[in-house]
Amino acid sequence: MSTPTPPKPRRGRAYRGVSIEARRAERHQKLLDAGIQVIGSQGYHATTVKAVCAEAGLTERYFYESFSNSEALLCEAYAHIIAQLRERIGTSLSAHQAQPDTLIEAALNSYFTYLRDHPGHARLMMVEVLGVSPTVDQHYRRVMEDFAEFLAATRRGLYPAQDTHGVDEMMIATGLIGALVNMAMRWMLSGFRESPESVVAAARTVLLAVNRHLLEG
Amino acid sequence: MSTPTPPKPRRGRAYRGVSIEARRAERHQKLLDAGIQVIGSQGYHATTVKAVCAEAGLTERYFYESFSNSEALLCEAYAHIIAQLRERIGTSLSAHQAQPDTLIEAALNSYFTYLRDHPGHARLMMVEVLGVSPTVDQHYRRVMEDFAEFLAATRRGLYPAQDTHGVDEMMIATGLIGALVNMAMRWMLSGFRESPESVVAAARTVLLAVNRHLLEG
DNA sequence: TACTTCTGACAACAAGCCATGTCAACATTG
DNA sequence: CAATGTTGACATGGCTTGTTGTCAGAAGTA
Repeated sequence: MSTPTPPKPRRGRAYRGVSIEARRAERHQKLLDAGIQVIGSQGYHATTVKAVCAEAGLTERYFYESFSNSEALLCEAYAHIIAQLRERIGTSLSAHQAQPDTLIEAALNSYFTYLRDHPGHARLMMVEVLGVSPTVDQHYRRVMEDFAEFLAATRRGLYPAQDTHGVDEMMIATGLIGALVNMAMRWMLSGFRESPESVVAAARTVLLAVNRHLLEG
Repeated sequence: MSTPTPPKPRRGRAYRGVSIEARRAERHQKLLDAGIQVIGSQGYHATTVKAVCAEAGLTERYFYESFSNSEALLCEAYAHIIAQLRERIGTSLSAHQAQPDTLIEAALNSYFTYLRDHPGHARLMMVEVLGVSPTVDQHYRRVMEDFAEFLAATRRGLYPAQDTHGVDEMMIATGLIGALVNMAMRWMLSGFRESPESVVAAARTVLLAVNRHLLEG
């Protein structure tokens, strides 16, 4: 009965000086970045687990440690990109408070330059998320709705006493968001040839036009 | 040497009273309709050759008689739908000549009611064609460009002497097309709950606003 | 040092689907 | 009637990929 008490290292221990949570988080981040990179360049349907792992410098097992499948990666990548974009727009807005014209200009500048500086992100958020599955479509729809709501709310903030003349504010905001998306898509698909200033100017024209129209009745 | 001259029926003969061309065309049409149906309801990536053939009531061999692969079917289905939509808009336009307001109203009515009456077509042309392959993306881009060009040309026809104030007409038209698409998508994804009139009204507001803005400088 | 966990490279298995092939039954022509 | 084209049901091969498993070596712990 003199069983020598076997050494019992607990699992979840540190490795190379980093805790298990930190390692996990690091791998997760690597996979997320790699996923955005691969999906943004090859397209979602040409993206394999193997390719993402190769890009991340990890083996396939760790993929399933972080994501249950490719679709989960896509969703998280999408959410990540949208959050980044939101933040960028938000900070640029807070620098130009309450002056409608410069507000719009700043927001549009943030939007279009972000897409140009991250073409992979642009492709993912505008093209690759569509038509993947009902789940992903739901996320997309939600994001669109949020942006439209944000646009409508911002306008309401600038013109509080404004009557809506019975028009569907959200539907119009949805249209305007669609205008921005389509302009961006055209700009992207043409390889960002035109200057950001001219694209911003066109977008500004549309937003201001509708704003004026709603104000003047 | 009295080899009896073997009967030599030419191939490509009639069958059940229809010529080979007619049978081929009939099968092609059946497969196209079935493809639109299946892709429009299940989504392109969930669509298999087998399912399309089952829907068409044909065997898989005939699929490859008409299409080299699923992508070819998707492209032709897309082109078919766009042509239908164009025709529908065109005929409704020719009935309301040269009166800007009713012109827009008629075109928007055709557009939105077409989508509502053919939700499968709507899904295919707005969602399923995106992110499939560079080839299909090219088609999509071309269609968008054509619609934008059509919109810009129509406007030029109504206001020939109009100065463009240096703004990029095509970029603005692209934005407006995007607005229409996004409104339609929202309408579709919410199950066409709102009345077509209210959607048309919102779309009209956007188009008229930009038009007015461009006219008044 | 002895034992355990962690890691990475790779194998293995199952599943799905595209694309083609086989074969018997039916239709047509001479 | 006989020979051949046509059709439909079904089978088959082959490829790709997702997902899990194996195993040896490195790193940590008692």
